[in-house]
Amino acid sequence: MTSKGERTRNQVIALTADLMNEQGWLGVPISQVMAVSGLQKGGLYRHFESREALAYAAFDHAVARVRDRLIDSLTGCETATEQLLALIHAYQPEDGPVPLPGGCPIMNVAIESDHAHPGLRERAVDAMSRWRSLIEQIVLDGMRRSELRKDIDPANVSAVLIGGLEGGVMLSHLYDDPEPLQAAIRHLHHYVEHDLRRHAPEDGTP
Amino acid sequence: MTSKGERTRNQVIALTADLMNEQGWLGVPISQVMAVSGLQKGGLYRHFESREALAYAAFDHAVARVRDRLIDSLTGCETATEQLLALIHAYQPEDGPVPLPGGCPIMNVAIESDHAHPGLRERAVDAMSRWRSLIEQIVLDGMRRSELRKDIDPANVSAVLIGGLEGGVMLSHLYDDPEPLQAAIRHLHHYVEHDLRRHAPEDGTP
DNA sequence: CACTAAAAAGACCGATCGGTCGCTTTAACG
DNA sequence: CGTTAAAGCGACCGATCGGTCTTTTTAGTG
Repeated sequence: MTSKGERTRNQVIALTADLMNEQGWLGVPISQVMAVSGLQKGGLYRHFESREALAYAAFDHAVARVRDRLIDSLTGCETATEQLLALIHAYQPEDGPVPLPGGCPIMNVAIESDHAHPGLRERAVDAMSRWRSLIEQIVLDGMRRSELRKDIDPANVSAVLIGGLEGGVMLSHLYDDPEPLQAAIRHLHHYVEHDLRRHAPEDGTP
Repeated sequence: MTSKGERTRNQVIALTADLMNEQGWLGVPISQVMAVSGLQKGGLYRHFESREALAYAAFDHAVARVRDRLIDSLTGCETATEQLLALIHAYQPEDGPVPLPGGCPIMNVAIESDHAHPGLRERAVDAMSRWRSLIEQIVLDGMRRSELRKDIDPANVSAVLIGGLEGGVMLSHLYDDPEPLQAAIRHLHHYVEHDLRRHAPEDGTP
């Protein structure tokens, strides 16, 4: 069974992930973590060596949550097209509550940490690279199966898809309006089906 | 002629814009502004009522710089297609130095200020809305002139274009690599020419 | 139930934060 | 050049920051 300390540690990590993703990964002071967790400073520093260590743990937790949701969306998908579309649409919280308030933690940390916190930035790079290579692997498989066009570059595809999605998330978050993200998703859906998928021998230099 | 005070004020604003755009609009302390400007605290607070007022002025300055560059890129463009392509390619610093180190200040502030600083967030919303309506106006004109398709929604177009560009900027900045942004630009170029422009009566439900 | 180790509390520390103010220096102008 | 207001300086303020340490409370176990 999980010990008391282990339980509280996990609760604090989950709480801090949401808190920092909303209020900023660099700006949230431990006094705010104390407030939302109900712990005092002494109790908090028993579980984490420093504020930085807590932020790292919280970021890893946030990234894992996003990743789990994206991986889950792939279940039942056979073709590369189906998988890419599933990933794209998983960004849209059409039903149920928003899983991670504050937007995508990878993008948030990428922007906040740049030139300000190399440690966090490196973690964001790692998380983003894992996310990109997942997409690139799917694209590569689709190309091998001759399901997708042969003249596309997986790295380009992942950049277009992730960039488009993250930009849509940013806009929807800024305006507190699902429309921009939905527009991005519709556009990328069209992109996958018409620019990546192989069709009857109709050409078109990309 | 400009007075000494006016000159130093403008210099501090320009320096602070770059500094905060790189290191974070909420995290940069006054001590750093003192360091880069060479002024002491007293001299600084003569020109700005508070740190917040300085941040506002710096943000407005950064936004104006971006806007000027984008508007400049439109000179000589006749058609809506030309104008949209010019704006898209203006994001890429292929020649000359990067105009604004640290990426797009609007996106940076949008992400950093959310739920953490309503004042800055509101300014980011305003700046983004002006940027969007510029694009939407171009699209609307193109539709009226029958240069662009009639079944497109200007708001959707601006969301796709800006979202795609900002996402590309974020990725390129995270990896310190121009490739992702270039991929986004190529993709959006194709989008403008093939999905927005009216072609010979070949159809395709979007 | 008793005992012990884990967990939590909270007073305390030096550093740094944003901001103020009286004083000195410098620039602008008759 | 002399005068005066603008510009700049830097010591100082209270609040808050991240972090430490001793003490108290609580949870788990024989």
